[in-house]
Amino acid sequence: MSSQFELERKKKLDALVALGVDPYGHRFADAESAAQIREKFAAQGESAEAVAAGRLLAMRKFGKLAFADVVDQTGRIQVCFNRDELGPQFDIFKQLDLGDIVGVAGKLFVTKTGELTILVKKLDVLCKSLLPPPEKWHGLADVEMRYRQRYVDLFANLEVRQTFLKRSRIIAHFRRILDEWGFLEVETPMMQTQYGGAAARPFTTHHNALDLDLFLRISPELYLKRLLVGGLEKVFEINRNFRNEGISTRHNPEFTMMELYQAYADYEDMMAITERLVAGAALEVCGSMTLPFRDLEINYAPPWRRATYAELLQEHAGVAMADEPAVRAKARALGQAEANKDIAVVIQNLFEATVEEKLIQPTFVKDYPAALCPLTRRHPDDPNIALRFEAYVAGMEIANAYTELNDPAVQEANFRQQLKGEVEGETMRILDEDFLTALKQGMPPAGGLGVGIDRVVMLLTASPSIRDVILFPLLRP
RNA sequence: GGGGGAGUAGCUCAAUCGGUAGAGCAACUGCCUUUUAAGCAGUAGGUCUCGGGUUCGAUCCCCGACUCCCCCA
Repeated sequence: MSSQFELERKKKLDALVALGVDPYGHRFADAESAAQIREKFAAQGESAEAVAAGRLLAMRKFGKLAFADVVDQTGRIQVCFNRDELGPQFDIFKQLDLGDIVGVAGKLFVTKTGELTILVKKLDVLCKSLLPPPEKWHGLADVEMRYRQRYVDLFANLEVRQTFLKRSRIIAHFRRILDEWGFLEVETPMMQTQYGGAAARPFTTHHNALDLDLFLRISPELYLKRLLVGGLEKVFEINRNFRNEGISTRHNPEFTMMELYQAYADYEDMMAITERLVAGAALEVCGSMTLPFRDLEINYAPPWRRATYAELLQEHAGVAMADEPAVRAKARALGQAEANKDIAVVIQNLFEATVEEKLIQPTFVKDYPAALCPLTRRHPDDPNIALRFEAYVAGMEIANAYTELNDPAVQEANFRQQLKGEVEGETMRILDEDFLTALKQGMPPAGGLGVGIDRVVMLLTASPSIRDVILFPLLRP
């Protein structure tokens, strides 16, 4: 189907061909970015020659003269199409539409109204656009269209481009710092014959040649720990995890996790790493350690608050974690089902209902009920407590870390406990025999950390939905 | 899975207590050599998400479906 717009544009495309112009352009490698051109003007002043390439996104025509905005990845630069300056090329200009991608070359000058402008001497059509761009003032506002046609969203809405540039720089910052600290970036299987390392439902797939059912990983944890056994002492992976669960403003079925493991470290070290990475990204990428999110001001400057799970439960739910009858009574008072449920699950539900939303400023919640933590080392003074923390910001979990369990006997016992499903809802229903074999070879004591990259990007870019920081979020077709 | 909201021109949005829909931008035709959402005059552009029902008549009311958003589990 062709709209009136498409037909009009095809007419102009044909007219360009008739003028001997290739409407789909060719190599145009000499272009400077809009930002570079501004720097050049600052250094050289008017009359400097400039070459730009980008999408034509606004046009103010005066018959024999026109001003237009050429937008590239770094921003916009005004260009001036003047018939006297362009000569015969003015006929090419007349076949241009908003949305076309052009290359222009000419001298810089400043207009009467004070705007830096390229007076175009040479015009190249690099791509004729056959569809009209969204409205110049409001951009593309329809949320569904923005997600489905992100390619339009990106060129029509500057803030969207900024968000994804920041996402890239945040991840680059993580990589750079981890590299400086001597961490080795590795890749472990996304397709696994057994899924594990977290309590979540997996996606399944099938390998035809092997006639083998496979799972998309819900976590890389059990593979990264095998690398500790192998003698790789500081490793990390930034990659996708897949969880076959609900979708919300904080959950996408595929999401990006940074996991790292450090031999001979513990969860206190992981707290320091978490603070440093997130606060460093805030400062380096966003220019401040204090950033807005929703109607909040979040201060990422280390040290973040450290509080135990039990302290926070006391603070916000008003019950002592060890006082089982009080915990159950409080859960009932909040309308939560608690009968026939393991006390650890009741506690966790109570925590989620009363504590999480209160954790606005960055907070490390440490020392979890051990039953919720089958992969974590127990507290030396209390076997019911696990050396685990989760980091919360704006009521949202952004990181999870352990002093890793490296005792194969305890690990096997924990797995078997999980298999019995006594801690329903938080179970890891797998028994990875090879992982236990690896632990028997001996894994150094270690700290492990997982950071939800999408959520960190949400926070640092003030994006209220995870879909605003994932280029192509999952939508029904 | 439950509750609420939305879907109207290419885009951003109005309107209708049931009588076949408007504006701005974009487009098209003119005029225009310094604009910043340029201006002026004119023209064209609609499966009112889809399918049923009620009605003389449905974009509007009823039922169902689809998609998206928000909240809850």
